Amino acid sequence: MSSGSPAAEHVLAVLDFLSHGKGPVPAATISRTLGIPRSTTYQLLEALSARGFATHFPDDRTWGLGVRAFEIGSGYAKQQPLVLMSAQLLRQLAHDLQVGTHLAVLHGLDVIYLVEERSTHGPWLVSEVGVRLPAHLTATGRAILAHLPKNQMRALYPHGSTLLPVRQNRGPKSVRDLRDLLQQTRQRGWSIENEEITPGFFSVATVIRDYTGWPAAAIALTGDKEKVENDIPGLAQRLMQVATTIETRLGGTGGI
Amino acid sequence: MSSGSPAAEHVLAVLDFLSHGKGPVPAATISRTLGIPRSTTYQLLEALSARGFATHFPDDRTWGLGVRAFEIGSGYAKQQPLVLMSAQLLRQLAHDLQVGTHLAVLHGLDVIYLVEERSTHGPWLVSEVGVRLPAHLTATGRAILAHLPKNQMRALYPHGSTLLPVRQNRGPKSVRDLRDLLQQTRQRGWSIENEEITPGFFSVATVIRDYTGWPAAAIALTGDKEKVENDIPGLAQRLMQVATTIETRLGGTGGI
DNA sequence: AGAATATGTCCGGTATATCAGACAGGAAGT
DNA sequence: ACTTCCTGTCTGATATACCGGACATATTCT
Repeated sequence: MSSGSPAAEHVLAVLDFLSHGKGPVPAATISRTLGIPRSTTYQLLEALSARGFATHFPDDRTWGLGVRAFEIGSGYAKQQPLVLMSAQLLRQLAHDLQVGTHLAVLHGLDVIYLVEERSTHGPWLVSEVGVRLPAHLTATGRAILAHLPKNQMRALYPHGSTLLPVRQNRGPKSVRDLRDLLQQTRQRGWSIENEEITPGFFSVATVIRDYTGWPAAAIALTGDKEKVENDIPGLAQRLMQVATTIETRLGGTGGI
Repeated sequence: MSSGSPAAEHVLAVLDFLSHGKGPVPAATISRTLGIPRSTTYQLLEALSARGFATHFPDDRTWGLGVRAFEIGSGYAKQQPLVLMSAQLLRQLAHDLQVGTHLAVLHGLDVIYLVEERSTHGPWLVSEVGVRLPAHLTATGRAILAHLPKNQMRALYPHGSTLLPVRQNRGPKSVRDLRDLLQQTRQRGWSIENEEITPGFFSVATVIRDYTGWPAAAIALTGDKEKVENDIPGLAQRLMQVATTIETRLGGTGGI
């Protein structure tokens, strides 16, 4: 659906494109990839760089993201009480249990990680902030999907027989498999992800509901498989305690 | 200077505006504040929300930032080798010394914090990521300004007698005062900020140069004044070691 | 050294996007 | 219940922005 302002759409497309790449690119690459005429592309880059959203590198004759993009992202995080509140509690939990912890929200069929707290000396995790992964393959995604209303689930995954993309050749292969998995998640009150994203790692997650009861986010802890499997219910319990604390502070219903 | 694409400028203005607020606002507020006609404002909001940069809250009849704004910010951080590399080292330093650490870059007359690592149980610091503060009042800003070429300094602060904004009624009051302060910073190799931003806190910072020798960023540690003042040279030494490690890994000149 | 290619800027014709205003519906105030 | 105000959508006239192409300069290739 067109907004009726193609220049606005194009400039956002350029911003999007610059943020997904590995770094600065020539203007011709932007023009060609996005199908925007050359002179128009320069106008859009001028608008972006005037506000610091893009930066020109004359030496390399390339254009890259500007630091204002970073400020926009931080502005978003700052406006989310959920993010601010969770970060502190998740850092404490990461330290106490010596695991990684994170918070993610659903966006389409993906989750996006908004908070990530590693334990000191902890390994790099794929759930770095800003990363997006298929919801059905992640513990956080499953925790959220499990508590979506049926109509929402149907809108996201219309046909039971539809095959789902997998990684490490693990994970639910069809929407029907996913539904079964989510049924188990609802019964337990927490979800797991067993080496379906990264070999050797195991995650436990639980949902965070907002004040309307909507599954707004999920928090998870991730650790070495051998260590986490020793006490999954215990870890899940700690996680749900943190989730309840977050919901209470946010004025959530806590699962009503 | 106009880019020749007012719609592009306006949509970026809306994005900027949404990111600086405390949260979602009515469309009329956006229209009035930015001086954009109502129907045009709805078109721009449609373009923003189509890509997830803005979110509509029908219940409150307001518009707020979307999670894609967060992704853009993370995209920026991910593309900066300096950010990725520094975060790990600063986290280690924060843990070892039980202080807060951070990294900032210069943007105009301000610094923007790109990395912040607190010690476990450490207090909330004003240098949260995304925050911007006047460069002349911060340890990181002073560390960067001290190593800018003379013409750059003159461009930023043209007249020696110009008064500078202060906080806590401390800090250099004129550009001339600032120059003296920066001279001391150059001589020592590190800068300090003594309760000029937050009462009770003391910061030490040192510059990070890129491969051309340009002062690209600065790293700092911040702690309780009484604790830090015990061993400023020792802490500064540790900080400069970290800075050298970062520069070496980035292929910097290390202060040539 | 010369040719080819790419970048960045500029210009003007024409297709079209902007925007004032109308309208419908919802929320707030009386 | 009624009135007022606000939000969100829609329409069409006209001012203007988009974009093809030209040009200058820089970089890369032969």
